[in-house]
Formats: sequence, C-alpha cells, structure tokens
Amino acid sequence: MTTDSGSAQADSNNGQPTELASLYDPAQVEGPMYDLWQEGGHFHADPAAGGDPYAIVIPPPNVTAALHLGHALNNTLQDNMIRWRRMMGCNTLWMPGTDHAGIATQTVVEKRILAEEGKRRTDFQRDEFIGRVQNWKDEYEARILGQLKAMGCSCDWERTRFTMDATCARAVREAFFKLFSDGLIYRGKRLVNWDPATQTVLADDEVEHQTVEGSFWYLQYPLEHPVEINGQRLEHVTVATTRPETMLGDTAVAMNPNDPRAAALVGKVRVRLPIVGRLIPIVADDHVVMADPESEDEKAKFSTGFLKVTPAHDPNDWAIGQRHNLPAINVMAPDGSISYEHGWTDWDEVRNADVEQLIGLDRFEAREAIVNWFRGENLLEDVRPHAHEVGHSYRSHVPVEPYLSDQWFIAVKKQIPSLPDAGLIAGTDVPVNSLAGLALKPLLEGRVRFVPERYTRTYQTWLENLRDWPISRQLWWGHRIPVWRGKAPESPQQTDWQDVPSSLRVGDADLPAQWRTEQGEVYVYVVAPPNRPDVEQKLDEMGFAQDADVLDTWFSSGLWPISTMGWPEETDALNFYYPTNVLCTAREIITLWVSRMVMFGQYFRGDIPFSTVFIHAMIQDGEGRKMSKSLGNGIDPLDIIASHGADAMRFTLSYMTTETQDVRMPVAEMTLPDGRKANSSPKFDNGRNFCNKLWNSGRFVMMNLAEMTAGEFDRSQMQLEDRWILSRLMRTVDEATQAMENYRFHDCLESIYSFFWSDFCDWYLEVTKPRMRDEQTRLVPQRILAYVLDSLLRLLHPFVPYITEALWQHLGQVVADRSLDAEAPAPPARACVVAAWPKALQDLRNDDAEADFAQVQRAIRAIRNIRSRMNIAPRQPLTAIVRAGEDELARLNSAADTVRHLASLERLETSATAERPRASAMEVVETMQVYVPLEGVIDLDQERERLGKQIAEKEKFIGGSQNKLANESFVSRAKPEVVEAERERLGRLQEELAVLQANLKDLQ
RNA sequence: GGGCGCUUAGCUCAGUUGGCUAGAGCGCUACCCUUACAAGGUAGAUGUCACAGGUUCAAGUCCUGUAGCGCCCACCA
Repeated sequence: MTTDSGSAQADSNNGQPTELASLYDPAQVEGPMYDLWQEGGHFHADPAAGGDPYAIVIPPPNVTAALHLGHALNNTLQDNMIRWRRMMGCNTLWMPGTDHAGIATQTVVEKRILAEEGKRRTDFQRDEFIGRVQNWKDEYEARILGQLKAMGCSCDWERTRFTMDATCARAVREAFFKLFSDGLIYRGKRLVNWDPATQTVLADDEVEHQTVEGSFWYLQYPLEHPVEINGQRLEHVTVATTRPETMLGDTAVAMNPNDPRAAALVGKVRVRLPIVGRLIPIVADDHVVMADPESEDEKAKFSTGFLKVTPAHDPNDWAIGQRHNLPAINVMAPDGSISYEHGWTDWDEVRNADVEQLIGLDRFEAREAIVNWFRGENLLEDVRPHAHEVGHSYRSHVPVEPYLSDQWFIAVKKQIPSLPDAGLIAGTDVPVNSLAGLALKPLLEGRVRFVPERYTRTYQTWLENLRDWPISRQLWWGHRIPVWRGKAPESPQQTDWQDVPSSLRVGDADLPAQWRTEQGEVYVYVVAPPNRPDVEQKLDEMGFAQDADVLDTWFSSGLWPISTMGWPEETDALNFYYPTNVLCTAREIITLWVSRMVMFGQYFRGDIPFSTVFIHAMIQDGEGRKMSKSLGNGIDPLDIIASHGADAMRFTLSYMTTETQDVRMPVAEMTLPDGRKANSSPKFDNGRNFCNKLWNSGRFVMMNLAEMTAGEFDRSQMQLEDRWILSRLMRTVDEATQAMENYRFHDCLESIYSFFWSDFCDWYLEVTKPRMRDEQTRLVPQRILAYVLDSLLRLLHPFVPYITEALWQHLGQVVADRSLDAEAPAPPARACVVAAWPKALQDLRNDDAEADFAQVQRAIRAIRNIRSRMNIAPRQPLTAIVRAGEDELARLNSAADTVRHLASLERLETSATAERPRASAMEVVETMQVYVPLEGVIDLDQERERLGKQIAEKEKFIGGSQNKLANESFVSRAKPEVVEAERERLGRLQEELAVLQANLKDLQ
C-alpha cells in the first residue's frame, strides 16, 4: 500500500496541533504510541498502589515457534479485558511470559540440527544439547515478545517470566518436594503411551486419535493337543488382531467364561504360540466379546471368541494380565523395533531361527514379516479391512505404542494425607480431598465458571475419569526431576511407597524417601529440597545419581499462576493479585492445562487460580481446516499488522468473537508494503476501513475545534440533533459496558461501531456542518463534538489502542478539557490508556429526542429516495412538500434547517392538508407523504406500481395482525403488554394503509 | 463408541431470557471525486432462518428425530 498523501504526522510548528494525513498509516503511529505507554509506565502493576486488583496471566506461548493467528486472537481478547479494567480504575496486572514446551521444543530443535548438521541428539553431551535448545528459546522468546508488543499488548513486561527461569524453577522444586513428601508422587511400572520417534512417554491428552485404514488379521494358534468339543475336533483357535507384531509377547489366549467351548478349553489345554513356540494358557475373562456375526455390536461381528493377550503391549491386555497373573513380555526396544533386550524374559527358552529373523525389524516391518510367516505356514485364516482409531503422538505424529516402563506418576485420586478425609464427590470415585477433587470442587460450587458455560462439562467429565498422571519424560529439555536414587544405606521397614511416608537423613536434612526393590536390590529414591545445593552435593558423594528424566511440561505450566507471582515466597503480588480474575484460552487445553492449574492452585496455594475461564473460538482457514505450517495456510500476526495495521487486526478479531466455537478466516496471499508476499486475510479490510474512518472523523472534528472557547455550557441551547446524539451516546455507553461485563466482545463493538459510523459520522457530523460555519452557532456543537469524540476514543481504546491513543494525544493539544459540564465530565488524562471509561449518564438519555430525530431522518431519506429514483443530481435544489399529522409536522419544522440542508432543498413546505402537485414524485413513509414537484414527465404507471406494492405489503401485515387479535387465545394468553402493542401496531398499519390508498387514488 | 458445535442474503457471520414487518460487513446495482474519509457518500435488490415432526396464543429462538459439515474425548481384539 503506497500513498502520496505524505506521512501521517507532519512536523508541528509553533506548538500548533500537528496536521494529520487523510489516510491513516498505522506504521507511523504504532511504534511511537507503544513507546509512550511504556515510558509512562502504564503497564506496570504495583500492588502497593492498592485499589481493586484485576489480574490475568497469559497462557504462555510455546517457544517452539513464532505466534500465529490463534495467539493473536487470544492475546487481543486479553488486552481488551485488561485495558478495559484499567480504564475502569482497577489495579491491573497482565502477567506475560513463555513456556519451554519440553517435548515440542526439543523435537523442533532436533529436527533442525538433523537437517542442517546431520547430527542427532545423542551425538551431543546433555549440556551441549540443552545449550542449543536454549539458543532456540532465546531467539523465539524474543520474537514472541516482539509480536505481543506489536499487537499492542499491555503486559507488565518487567514481570516477564519463562517456565524454566529461576523463579519458576524454584516453584517447580518446591511443588515436587511437597507432592513427594505428601506421598502423591510415586514410581511405577505401567503401560504408558510411548512415542517411539521422540522416545518419551506421553500423557493421555498428548495422544491424538486418527482414523487409520488398517486390517484385521485372523491368526490361527495351534492347541497343544487337539480337543473334542461336541464331537468336533478342535486343533487350533483363531484370534483377530490389528497388530500382529505384538503376538511375540502373547502370554495367554482369553475367552469369555460364558462361551460354551470354555469348559473344554480354559485350564484344560494350552496354546502353542506360533513362531515363538511359547506355551500359553487359555484364560476366561469377561472382557472378551463372544462371536456373533448377526450382532449390532461391531466387536461381536469380527470376534472369533478368542483374544490374544499381550500384557506388555496393550492396555486391555495389561488389565487381563493383572487379573490372571500373567507375565508381561516386552518384545520391543524404545524405538519400536523388535528386541529381546527390553524385557523379553523367556528369550533364552524360546529363541529360534524364525524369531531371530525378526529381531531388529521396525514394528511395521515386523508386522509384515509375521503376517507373511503365518501365510506361509497356512495359519493366516483371513484378512479383513478395518478402519479404526489409532493414537498418534501430538508431536511426532507417529502411532503411539503402549509400552511398559518405569515412570513417575502423580496420584490424582488419592486422599491427600495432610487434608481431612471428606469422602467422595457425589456420583464419582473422586475423593473431595484428592488432587482431582480439589480441581473439581470449586467448579461444582460455582467458584470457577466457564464462559461459555457449555465447556464446564468437558472439564468435569475429564476430571471425573482422570487416571494417574505420568509426569516423567525421557527428554533433556525441561525441569530435571529432583529425585536422587541410590543403594539404601539402611534397611527399610517396607518397600511399598503408598504406606510408608518415610525419610532418609542426608547431612542435616531429612529427605522424603521411597524404597523399591529392583532386580533383587533395595534402592532408595529421595528428593532434594529446593535451594540446598549442599544436600545435592552430599547425595552425589554418597554415590546417588539424579534421575535423568525431566518433568512433563504441564507440571510447570500448571504452576504458572502462582509461580509467576513468586510462590512459594509470600510476595506482594501473590497476596494482592491472586486469585486472578480471568483465564482466557482456547478449548483445546481445558484439560491439559486449565484443570492442572486449578488442581495445583488449590493444593499449593489453597485457592483457585482464577474465577472465570473464558474460552474463545479456534480460528480455521477459509475451508474450515486447521491452520498449520504444513498446510501453508498459517498467518503471522506481524504480516497482518504490516498489511492492515495492528488495530485493524484487533478490531476484526474482537468483532468476530461471539460464543461460537470455530471461526473461519479466508487466507489470501498479499503483497506487504515492503514488497514481501505473505499470507494475510481480506477479513481485516473491515478493521482497516474502520480505523481509517475513525482517523478521518477525528481529524475533521479537530479541525472544527481549533478555535473552540471553553466556559459554561448551556444545555438549553442544545438543538434536537445535539440532544439526540448525546442520548444515543449514553445508550451506547450503557450497551458497551454491559457487553464487556459479559465477555460479549462482538456485541460491544457492534454497538460502538453503529453509533460511531451511522449516528455520529453519517448524521451528526453532517447535520452540524452548517452550524460550524458561524462563530455563534458553532459554540454548542463544538462542545458536543469534543465530548462525543472524547467518549468514543475511550470506548474504542480497549479494542483499537494505537489509533485512539494517537487521536487522544492530538485532541489533547486542541482541547485540553472535553467536559460538557459538571454533570457530564470528561476527566482529562495524559494518555487514553489510563483515561476513565465513560459513564452512562441517565439525564442525557432522551427518548423524545431520539423519536423526533428519527422522524427527521425519515423525511430526509424520503426526499433522497425520490432524488435517486428520479435520477436527480444530488445537489440540484428542490422543493419538497410534506404532508403529515400536526405533531409530526411540528417536529419537522423544528428541524427544518436540518431537513433542507441534508436533503439539499431550496424550499420545505409542510402542511397537514397539502395537495399533491400534479407534476410531482411522491414517497409515503408511514403516514408522512412527501411530494417533490418536478418539471418533465412523471411515469405515473411506475408510481402507481410502487404504491400498489406498498399497499399489498401493508395489507399482508394488517391481515396477520388482525388474525392474531381475532384469536381468542392470543388475547387471553399472551402478556397484556404484547396484546396492547399488537393493537397499537394494527392501528398504525391501518392509518398507513389509508394514506397509501388515498395517494393511489389521487394518482388514478 | 461418548460428547459438543454448526447449518440464517451470492460470501463471512450476528440474532442473550420465545413476541421479527429477520440484521451487519463484504459483494452486487444506480448515482455521486459534495474541501473529514472513494479504505468514502446516497439510494436500492436479495432470505420456504438445513429438513421433518412436536410444544406454544406465538418458534430463527424451546423439544424430538433426520441429513450434511466440523471439533473434542475415548485402552488399536
């Protein structure tokens, strides 16, 4: 976008207000205004200043990549709220920061290093690799913070945090220590979601399900010896599986106890596992669905009645294994290849040539090889296509492998020992005083609420069905788990973590400890307390080693609301701003993040972290697809800022924010001012146009205020349009304020927008132009222009901060005090960012003025309409004759100048009995008739047709209204005021019809 | 498999407790560079509110069902 209209701000001379360009150029304004706010210290939150606290913690963006449009929306809305509350006089804090995003960041850095240097993580020393990730983090953190600033976010930058900085690390250490001491963290061998690509465990909610077109393979497992059932000889059983490769680890075949064949099979005969040769039992378990090809049940349709049981590689099988005491044989390495080195306990007994050929194959290669083996041995009974949901890593996107491994867990449904036993939350198995219970209770009590409310359920059901949270990750980038493991120096009483709140004395410290027997040896796990390097050193000396793993990223982000404020220290910020007010986020992390913050806030701080969770829409592209790098449909907020301006972006995003759950953003490649091509969206045109309009109207108002005189304002000197615009303003202030209170950003902007554009620009500015030309008549409208513009800038500031601030600064130079009078003050402020939000003054509300002015508007529109229809030049002077009731005419006459001016009339005649001049065009609006005498030919047929249409329409409505009123039930059952309104409406319609008919008759 | 959401003008979407002669922006048509703004102004056209039932005096709005689209959750026989 280029313009020859010069820079937005010419040099000021002699202290005169600067000239403003006619095209708003955001690039000229945004930087200086942001500097002005920063220099003014307006974003800094000071608890000592007291007042009403209002705080928001930012959902810390991941340092994996620069911010995208979703972030732009998220942060725009937060800034809307913070700026609004600041103007409402609250002591506001918007806490900024970024998230280290463990697995995600490590993955992108690994990928980049592999691509650029051909090296893998394991080619580096741990510290060296972390240094590389740190560099990435530094780069992206800077970019992200820069983006937030460019968007205009009014965060308290002095408090900027990072989930791995010293303050947050301190909180993590404290939190881990407390959880461990309370026996809420334990080490366990469990089946976890394993990502073979990144080789780490994933929490349930880090697994994404995708539909995969797979197959069912029907494999025959020979029986140890044939069995006779009802005279039929059975030599093998057939199992159906989607993952044949796991059969190497089968340790049983299960069947339903009600299966008629069970009596002859269960416990009577074993199965010889093909390839491996392992003899495995047949067990009875209710979990197995019996075969029934006729059944509606999907499972019964494909079931053979026999289920292969692989405890080490399937969660259901794990459960069956637990019930029947089956061994778990792990046949895979962490990278997903077939291996006998990771828990294949009977390898030495079963190894043979066939099995050995499979060792080292990737799990999918092994699948093929095994299927081929079965086919070759004639044991492959059938293959059927089968579409099913397969869990994939949300980071590497490869299928997740259920994998047996040792991990640290948080016990989420365990009664917290330090709290009283308060039973279960009704209808659940969740103890009130468990971590899950602590997160659930405030929701049920209404202390935490979701907006929109429907998201409550997502949160609730998730917590109710929560399983223990695996918190260790086999990564390098993250908070290292502060657990040290060593040979137990003394004999423990027991080795069951659950019942032994025990400790180990190290130096002068008693460390919480858990004992475990591993490979016949007793080990002790202890947690080193925060800020005790001496203890850590002592542990090292004792030959203890720190756990190599790091914590799940959500462990530290769950602490975000308290860690950023300095917990566990009793900081002023924590005391003043906690609990915060609103958490603003998208629905995708309600479970991942929101619930954990509530859990931790409640447990560590004894209070909820925020009282409202505002969930906003997710942005999709024009086709309803997710925006992503791989699709090439992502948009960088900085590119929108370059193409349209930050305010335009914010305006459009805020305006789009309704209660809907998805919004679409058509993506289009655009050329930016610097010549680059980048993705942006024409959706932002609306915002840009709005800003330009605001800029120009502000410019125009200020031109007219140049020689404004202050002094007493005499309200009695106001004319109809003055009373009208003030009334409309107050109505708007009222609507906007209510909308903001209810997180209705669209409604708020809609209200301000229509007031600004339709009422203020289209009408008030136009109406007052003639009055502005005269030194005497301009006095009143000048004061009102100043007051209304001042109010508008305040109303719009939370949404479009830059342009409103720029105009505010200019306006301040033109008119220092825009107060109307003592009752309608406009408290001066040195910056719009800290100006007071307007109050809706009831004494300026004026329904009569609004009704009267509406009448004037109707008359003007009628004349313009005739002009347009008759193809008469806009400024050709005309005479108009208006016939209407006495009251209506009185209103019109009181604003005759306005009508003449805005309709470009030479003469306006009003009469209750006027006749239509023979050569004239006419317009009937309600009961008002407007005639415009014209020279030349009037097409009477056309006029009659128009009237005929209007009559038909009117009759239709009258018919409907009459039917309604003739309906006995309506009259008796509808609310009286509704019936009364309907009667009035019918009366009005009939009057209007009569006028139309009279005029039609006149044309005959 | 469970849950949630959407379907309103050519396009993108508003429409809070049922009272609607259903709105906005963009686009479209005609006229206008009227010294704030052409990123603008004036005037105008356009809708079986997905479909089928039901509740009600009254349904875009509430209920049930159907279809299409999208999302979230769920241990892959």
